[in-house]
Amino acid sequence: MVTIGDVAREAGVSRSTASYALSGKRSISEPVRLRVAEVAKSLQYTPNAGARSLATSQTKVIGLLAQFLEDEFAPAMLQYILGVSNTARELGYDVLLVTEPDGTAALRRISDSRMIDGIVLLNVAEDDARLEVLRAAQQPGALVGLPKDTRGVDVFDLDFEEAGREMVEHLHRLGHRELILASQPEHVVERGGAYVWRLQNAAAAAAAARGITLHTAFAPASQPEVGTALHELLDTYPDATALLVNNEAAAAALPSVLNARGISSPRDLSVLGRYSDEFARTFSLPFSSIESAPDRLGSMAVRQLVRRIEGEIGPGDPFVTRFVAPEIVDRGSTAPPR
Amino acid sequence: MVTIGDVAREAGVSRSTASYALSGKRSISEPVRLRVAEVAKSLQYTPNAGARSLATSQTKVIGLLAQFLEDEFAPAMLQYILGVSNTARELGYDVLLVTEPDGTAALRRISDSRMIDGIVLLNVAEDDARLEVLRAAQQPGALVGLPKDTRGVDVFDLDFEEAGREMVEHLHRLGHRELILASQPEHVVERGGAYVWRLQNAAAAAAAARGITLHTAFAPASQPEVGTALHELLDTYPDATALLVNNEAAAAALPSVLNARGISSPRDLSVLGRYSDEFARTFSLPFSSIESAPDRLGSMAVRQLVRRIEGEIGPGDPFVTRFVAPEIVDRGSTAPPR
DNA sequence: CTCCGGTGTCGAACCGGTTCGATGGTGGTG
DNA sequence: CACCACCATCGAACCGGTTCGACACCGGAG
Repeated sequence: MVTIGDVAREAGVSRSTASYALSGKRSISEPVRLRVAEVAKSLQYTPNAGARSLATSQTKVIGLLAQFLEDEFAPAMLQYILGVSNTARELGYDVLLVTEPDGTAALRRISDSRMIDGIVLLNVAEDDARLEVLRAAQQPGALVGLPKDTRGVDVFDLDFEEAGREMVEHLHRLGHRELILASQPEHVVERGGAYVWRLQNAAAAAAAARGITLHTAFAPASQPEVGTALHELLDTYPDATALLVNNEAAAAALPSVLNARGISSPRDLSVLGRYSDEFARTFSLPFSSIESAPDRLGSMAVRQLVRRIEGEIGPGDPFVTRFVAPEIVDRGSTAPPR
Repeated sequence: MVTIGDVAREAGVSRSTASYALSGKRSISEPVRLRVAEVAKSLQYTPNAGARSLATSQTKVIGLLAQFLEDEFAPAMLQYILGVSNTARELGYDVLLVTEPDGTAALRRISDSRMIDGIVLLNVAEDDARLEVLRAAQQPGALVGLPKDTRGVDVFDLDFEEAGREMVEHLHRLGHRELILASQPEHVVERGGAYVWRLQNAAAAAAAARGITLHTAFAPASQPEVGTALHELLDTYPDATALLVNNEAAAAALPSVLNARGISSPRDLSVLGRYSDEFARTFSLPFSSIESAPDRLGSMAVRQLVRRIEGEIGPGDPFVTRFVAPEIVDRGSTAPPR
């Protein structure tokens, strides 16, 4: 293992000079600087991360807490993770991925032991137990998902209320007067996934304001139950002309459901989902959807987190809660009703 | 931040005694041991990871290199990651997830800087550039995926050859005499995904040995092209009575393809895939399949890696290449031909 | 009563970086 | 020619753990 001492000796300078030459934190004569750099390169010197973190109290690592909960659609999670990971690397940080079920214990462990400079929480619930631990931690935190209490953390989420409104208004403009909204399972809501309500309530309010009918239902997140549930919904409300889907599993199951019923979109039924474009492409979902922008949200969270870590904004600066505006990606599955 | 010095002072002992009391590496009188433990707890002492790694040359972190390549089915990757992450935690390790495209640079970075004790490589290609770096690294490495040259690393993979044989033999036993095998895109093979060939060649050999016909084809990994390709395959070989699918995207697209053709499995066509049970459940795939066991493979790789890290087996002990035996999960999609 | 061995504790050194204060040498100015 | 300022460099201390060798104290054996 080659240390900065080896580099210094080889270059004929002191350790401190070698350090300054490499970091540029003090002025060093050009010839010395070049020689040190050259030696460092030829010896393949790489600073020891542990030693550096001990000396600087910086690890250049971000903790990423992802929960894989029952009834949550796992493949969607991957896109948030990639958004975080790729942006972190771009900003010079590595990512410590923690998936253990007990998020509070995990958070305490990596925070107290100073393994990380900051923390990103995915899958944040309305009343998330991890938040208390996060607020007590020394490191700043950023969330993807909106909790009830946003004090002390930066928050990023899709604007689910605007999404709900937008979905209803879009179909209303096309002339639809009776809609169905298939949400995540009630289980998800009970666990604190308030985004389900946020979208649903806003959609209901928008429908009421326009005097149109919106039937809402929780649909299972697992196959094949969700297919059955969709069939039942369509049977129950035969006059509905459009289906809103806030449930990835339901969206994935929908093509075969429509097929089985011998109907097609948008001819017989307008369909509007809420998922990412990546998701749509992977599973060939031909439905227009509100873009859930997981990569963008993960990326935003990391950028803000790094700004706090690096002191560009301090603990004095106000914490932000920023919503990504929903945008409809048109895949041609909505049209005026027959 | 509370250090071991604080604990020692509070307990009225020296730093070294406090350290020994907590680690148990030397005999310490019971009362002192208890007092130190108590103080540590009341002060919420947690060792500084950087300092500890500097002193012990151990980080208790495993590096996980995952590549997200074009034409590779991303959701499948998540299951390997979870297998690694969960097992690592179980064994007391955290996971540094690296997704950057340039795997060799990433590997060098985290290895040389001593951020990690060992390395797991996912998505290993026949001739993987990362292997050279890994062999030169100080830390042991474990692979998921079989490269040409396995020297110096422990390797875990599904036995794709046996899988190919097994698929053909299973259908032969049922009486099928003309089969189609839809593989991953040729692109994946060219990049070094030899597992495609391993399965395909073994399947072809088994078919030849039994004197039955096997049509093979590369199918796209993206939607909706893969659906089109499947239609073409079924059109081209109208007498084939069974379809083997070594391509997740194709498997996901198959239900709507069958639906569109008005045929069902296993009545009109026996179908046998190669993917994980988790995958099947998530996407409601009603097809029997060879279990690809991503969680198990990830878990095995980590266990072996930790054994090497902790010196249970040394660099002298032989490196293993271990194959998981393919097992068919029967979901009722294979039957004798009509 | 002395000597010996073992047990429990302590001080100091070390891991590999960064950073502060001090110092020697240089050039420019009065 | 003396003085000052500044630049480049060095030595030492520090971050927070672990671990080695030394040593004090104790009980038991001779």
